[in-house]
Amino acid sequence: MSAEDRLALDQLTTLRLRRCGAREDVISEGEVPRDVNLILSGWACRYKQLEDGRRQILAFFLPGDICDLNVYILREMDHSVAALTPLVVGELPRDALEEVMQRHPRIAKALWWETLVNAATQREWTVSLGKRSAFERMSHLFCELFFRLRAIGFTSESQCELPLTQAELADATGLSAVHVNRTLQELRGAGLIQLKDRVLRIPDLRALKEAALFNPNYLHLDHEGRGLDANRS
Amino acid sequence: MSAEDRLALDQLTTLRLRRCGAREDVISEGEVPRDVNLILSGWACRYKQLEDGRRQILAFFLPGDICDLNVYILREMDHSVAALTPLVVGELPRDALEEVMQRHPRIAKALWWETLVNAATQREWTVSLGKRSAFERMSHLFCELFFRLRAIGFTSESQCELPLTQAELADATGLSAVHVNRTLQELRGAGLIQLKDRVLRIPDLRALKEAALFNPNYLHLDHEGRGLDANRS
DNA sequence: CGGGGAGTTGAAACGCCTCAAATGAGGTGG
DNA sequence: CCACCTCATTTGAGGCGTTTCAACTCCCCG
Repeated sequence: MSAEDRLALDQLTTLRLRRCGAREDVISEGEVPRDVNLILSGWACRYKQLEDGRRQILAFFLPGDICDLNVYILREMDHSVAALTPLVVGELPRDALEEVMQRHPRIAKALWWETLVNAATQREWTVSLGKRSAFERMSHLFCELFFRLRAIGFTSESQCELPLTQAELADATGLSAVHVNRTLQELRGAGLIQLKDRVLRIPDLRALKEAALFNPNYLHLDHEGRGLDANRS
Repeated sequence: MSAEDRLALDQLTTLRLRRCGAREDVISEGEVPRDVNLILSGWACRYKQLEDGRRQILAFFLPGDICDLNVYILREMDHSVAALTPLVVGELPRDALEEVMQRHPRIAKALWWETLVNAATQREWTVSLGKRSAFERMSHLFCELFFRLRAIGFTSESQCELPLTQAELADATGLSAVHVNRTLQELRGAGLIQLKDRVLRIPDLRALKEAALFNPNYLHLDHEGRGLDANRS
């Protein structure tokens, strides 16, 4: 990316900042989005809730992730985004964003790359919920998060932060909190992970990948579109 | 959409046609896509297969649907698309498509709308697999297909074609074929559907929606971006 | 007339859920 | 500094939804 591209991005992201407390909605289903939200620090999630209260987490957002580029084309949010930890969010005015995309094709392409990877990740989650066992599903989630965190420099050695409660893991994997707990014990027992005090350690990533049937191709990490995150620009 | 827009579209879609037999791959995981595929007639599906053979259907494509606008940005397919019935596919050269999108903002917007609705649908499937029971899940799928078919004029009264085997329904809903069979019987028993000889009848759509906890908002059918399908242009 | 795929049925097993209660780890006010 | 709250995690026991395996029927097609 050219220096000029970066400058354009920086100008965009420094415009408006917003802070959210943990568990607070960044944007809620039914709202008409005015801006595009860029996570600058903290973890967030996309979720949907059924009328009777059942909640499904659909995606995790890490620093540098954009929630719903261009959803405003759909007029109205069909899901919600919530903070999992305290959050700093950059609000990108959509007009300014569109202008930047027009003037800087490389940025535009990187943003589309992000949107498409989001979609690919959603597909992989569908596969997990449809075809993977609880054990494989949790392994797969840990693999995915570890790969994504590593790509933005948020891992050290074989470990990373994991600021999620078991209830949140349950909502993401479609399991009950109780069964998440037991599955975590199985994973620990198998020596595949250590998880304590919000820190995840993966002693043997290869083994965990095999257990999860994890193929990182859907993250498309090997592509030029990568690296548009807040921490690199 | 202006007459000029339509003309541009027609020129695009009439360029190259391709026929696929049922069960044939339109494009396979790992391939580098050269064109964007537009379904002109027949049903197709997007699917992923795990190393050990388990297969998950991720989406159904109906006439007028575009498979993976812009996935070429990701270089390589991370999933496959297969014909469920004999298929006629329009192959849109990606350069021509990009040019059209640049020159016809309204078409561009409609195409983005399609991409975003795809993503929203994938999210809803994730919710189904994560949180809905077999009974609700099948109901939901039938609601979705019926709404989509109605939007493209492929329903009459309260019925539509449903050229899917129970095994395919199983792969889509994350259930076993046996359980799909039993669930269909339950649905029939509850008077929610009739399904015979590839024809689905929904005597009381309202009731089916309630059983499915179906909220059509994620299809965003009430929007101007709609109606770019092959049958209307 | 034979073969194969789609649909159907039964019985047993298993994975995961629900309910309920106990333990542990902060955080606050007295 | 302790009592007490709340929230996250853990454990046990029983039940249900769904899977698996196997067999059988039906129908279309060769």
